[in-house]
Amino acid sequence: MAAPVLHSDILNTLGAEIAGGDLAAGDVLTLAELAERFNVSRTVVREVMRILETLGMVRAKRRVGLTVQPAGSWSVLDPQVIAWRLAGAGRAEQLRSLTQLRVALEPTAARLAASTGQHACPELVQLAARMRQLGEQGLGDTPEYLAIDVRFHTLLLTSGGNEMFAALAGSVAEVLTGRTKLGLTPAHPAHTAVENHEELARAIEVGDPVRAEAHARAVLDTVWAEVDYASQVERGRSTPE
Amino acid sequence: MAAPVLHSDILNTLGAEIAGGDLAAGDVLTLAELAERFNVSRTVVREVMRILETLGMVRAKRRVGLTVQPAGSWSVLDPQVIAWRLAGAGRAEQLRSLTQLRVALEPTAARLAASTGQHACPELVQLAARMRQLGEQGLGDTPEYLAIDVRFHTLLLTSGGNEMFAALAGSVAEVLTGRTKLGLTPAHPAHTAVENHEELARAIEVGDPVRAEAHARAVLDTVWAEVDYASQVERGRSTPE
DNA sequence: CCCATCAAAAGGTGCGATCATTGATGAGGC
DNA sequence: GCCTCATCAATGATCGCACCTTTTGATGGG
Repeated sequence: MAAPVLHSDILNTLGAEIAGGDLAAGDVLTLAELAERFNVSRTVVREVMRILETLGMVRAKRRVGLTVQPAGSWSVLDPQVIAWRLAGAGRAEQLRSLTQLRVALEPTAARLAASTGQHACPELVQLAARMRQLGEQGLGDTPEYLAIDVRFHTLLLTSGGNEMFAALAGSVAEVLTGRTKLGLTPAHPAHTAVENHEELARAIEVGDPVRAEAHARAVLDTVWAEVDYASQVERGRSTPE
Repeated sequence: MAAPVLHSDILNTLGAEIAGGDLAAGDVLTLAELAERFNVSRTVVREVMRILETLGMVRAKRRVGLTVQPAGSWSVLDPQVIAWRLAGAGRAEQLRSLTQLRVALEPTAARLAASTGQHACPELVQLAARMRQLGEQGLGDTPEYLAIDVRFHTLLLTSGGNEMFAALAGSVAEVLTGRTKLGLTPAHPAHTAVENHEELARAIEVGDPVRAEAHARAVLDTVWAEVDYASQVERGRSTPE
């Protein structure tokens, strides 16, 4: 419209529209059309579409235009795509997918972190202790607790030395934040959860991969149960169709 | 040089050079320089660089140029980046990272696949049976066995209904192929491995998440041991530094 | 001697025109 | 009546140019 906006604005707008379903798979866009819509030259639109094409969200074909691709071909692991989906209509499903991914990753990440030596471990133990303090004071749903939790799990994914795990740390943090925002975090965390965090941190510090993995799995079994329950509720709500 | 090559050629060339280390972090490129090198206009180069920027491999700065970014900021989960790293100098490390990721994912994927119902399961059982046949004939290192193996694990990651797991299926297949190419696959697979594959397929078919996860973990413990051993060997070889 | 300010250079950003490709369409022949 | 092929036009791909932002360094004043 009026504002001759920045390059990334157009990218975010279109990315969000596709991720959010405003533009459905099979819809066809043309450069000229988009250029007019955003009041910019075709070159700008072109670069944006090239990025979206790289992300698998559109496919350029001559004589046809830019076809919006189905979600199946998106680069669903790209942080940008994740962000768009988290912001839009696919939020719930994206949170579930990410949580499942997190459940899968963290035990192995713990194992790795315990194997590679005692790099960032003192901090993990401190964080776990702080979580216990806050939890016992009924502050489990505060921003500070969330920050500690995010830091803990980020460190867990980062310490293993596997860059692919580390790359997902940001998205996992987003999941934790989202869960708190939705009010799913209890003010008084379960005793076992706190203890497993502490044991996990300790196991990594002393370099015990087996125990680290076991306690991480214990932490995430709780998470899995939550998601499982939530999806059952959702299924129960939406199956009448 | 001479050939006014396609857009994607330039992307692949530069991506591979950065991923392979020919262009080290901190190196600075300019549009004019690249345009001359590839005999194309600046516009083309610009679009390529914008994609590489999206992938976190370069960073554009005015007055400076395009600075190659360290591996830490790459989108290491992007299939294209993975392909470039697998093709170049980082191949060994990329294989290890992917294997660790695979070890983390598949048990949870099995759990998911067993939970969501009996969608693609008959084929899994058939594949496992075929693997046993071939294995008993000492054909564990043949292309056919590899194809079955790839199909099995792809199906495993795909059947859970989590698109993020599915997105990694292609890269996991690449790992399996790479392992066979390196001659690491035995002609006579271990009995336990074959049995665990069969049990895994059966558990998914009957919808038993716990057993599916357990057998998947059994399958991958072997894989983990291989990697662990390989990295120890490598460490032993390279630590004299 | 140091700092502030300004100007020039370097390079990313944006534009409109032109090229090449491909899907459609219609005519011709079997 | 249907199939085939040639022509056409729509649209993405590419190009060269002009603009604007940023950085740097040089110069002048304190």
